Amino acid sequence: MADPLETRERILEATLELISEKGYLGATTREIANQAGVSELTIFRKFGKKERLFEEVLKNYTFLPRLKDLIPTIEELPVPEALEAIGIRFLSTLKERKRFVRIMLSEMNTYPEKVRNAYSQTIEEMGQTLTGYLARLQSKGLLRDVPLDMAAIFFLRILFTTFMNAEILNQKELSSSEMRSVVGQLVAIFLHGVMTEGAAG
Amino acid sequence: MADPLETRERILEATLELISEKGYLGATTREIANQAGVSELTIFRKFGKKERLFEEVLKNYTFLPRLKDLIPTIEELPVPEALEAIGIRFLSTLKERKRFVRIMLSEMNTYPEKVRNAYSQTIEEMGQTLTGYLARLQSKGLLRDVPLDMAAIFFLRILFTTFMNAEILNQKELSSSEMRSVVGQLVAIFLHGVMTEGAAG
DNA sequence: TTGCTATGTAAGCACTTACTTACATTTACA
DNA sequence: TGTAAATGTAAGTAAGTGCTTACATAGCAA
Repeated sequence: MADPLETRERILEATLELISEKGYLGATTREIANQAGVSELTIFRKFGKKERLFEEVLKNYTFLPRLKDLIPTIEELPVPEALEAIGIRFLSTLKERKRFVRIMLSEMNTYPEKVRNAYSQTIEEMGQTLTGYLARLQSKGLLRDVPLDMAAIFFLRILFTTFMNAEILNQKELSSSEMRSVVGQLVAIFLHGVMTEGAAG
Repeated sequence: MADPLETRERILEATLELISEKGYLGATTREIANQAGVSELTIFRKFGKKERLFEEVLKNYTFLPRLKDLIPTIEELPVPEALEAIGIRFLSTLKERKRFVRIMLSEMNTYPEKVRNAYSQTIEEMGQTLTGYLARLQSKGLLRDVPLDMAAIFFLRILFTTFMNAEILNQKELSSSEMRSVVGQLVAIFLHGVMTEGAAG
């Protein structure tokens, strides 16, 4: 007999794939069933209705920020290298979860609450983790008196839009050398700014 | 007799509204016709098919960066104030064109080329305008030797994501005081960075 | 063997969608 | 006044869509 859990997973995987390509309305239950190698009826027996399928995808593929476990390993590094490691990790996570991010962007107007919940669990929480790291730097006297939560959010937002622009809008994969280049330039500007030192502006 | 141009505009306006709320597939031609106060048939007589309606919306509501005409007026201001003016103007433009931005985000996977064209004409070109301004600052010795195109893109991307996060994801309007606050903090970090001056990192 | 669970096949229902056809009405203008 | 352009009303079509019902089958467990 077929393993119901494995069947369920294949359905969710197919749903993720198709909704990320065609949107919630564009992905039909028939097509999802085909892609999963399953009868359409099986979908309705397991999930009841299409909307529930969507909710289960959002629950199942929400990615927990994998930043927390990175922090200890970089805590003793020089600041630029530590920030670069964080940036690279963040971009890599987005790349891994590309299909999920695509869904979030497409459906943020149509299903705001469900999508917002999925979003909060990820990018917002990464902001807090980064803020914590910056706070430790500041207490060591390494950072100026700037609002750290804002600084952290800025840092991550640049990377998010970089990812979005390249991989989702232009369908062009970010190579690891491009990632290193962008992150390097970001860290430089983030740490020292663009202005000549001591200039009054 | 009815003015065909005015009718056409009402249809496009209704299309913009409904597609921005429900997505391309979710916005039906019947509903668009109702919202425009027009017979459904009139839509097909004027545009032939739904897809063409969508294309016309993208053409019609593409917003030209209103950054160019701002530049001359701020060229002589102190750098922080000039950048703040640019940031505020950019955020305001995004707010004005909110419905259009919503469509771009929702449909960037389903209609990549059409949306990418609309996108290029706006945000990318703003990047170039800002890069030009920064280059003039740099030639006056006010900016360090950083890649200016990258710096400009970073600056705008932070604002774009700020807008997206507040107004589109969280459906919460950015007040002008919030805008000034975010832009102020952004300019401070953008100009001077977060790191203590002279610190080795 | 028997029965239960997970799935399949087939047919179809009620509804919606983009789009069409045929005919009528209004109104500016020559 | 007459004509043509711009729109409307009405009815409908073909192709989906989510979802259901009825019945069959394969395999594990008692």
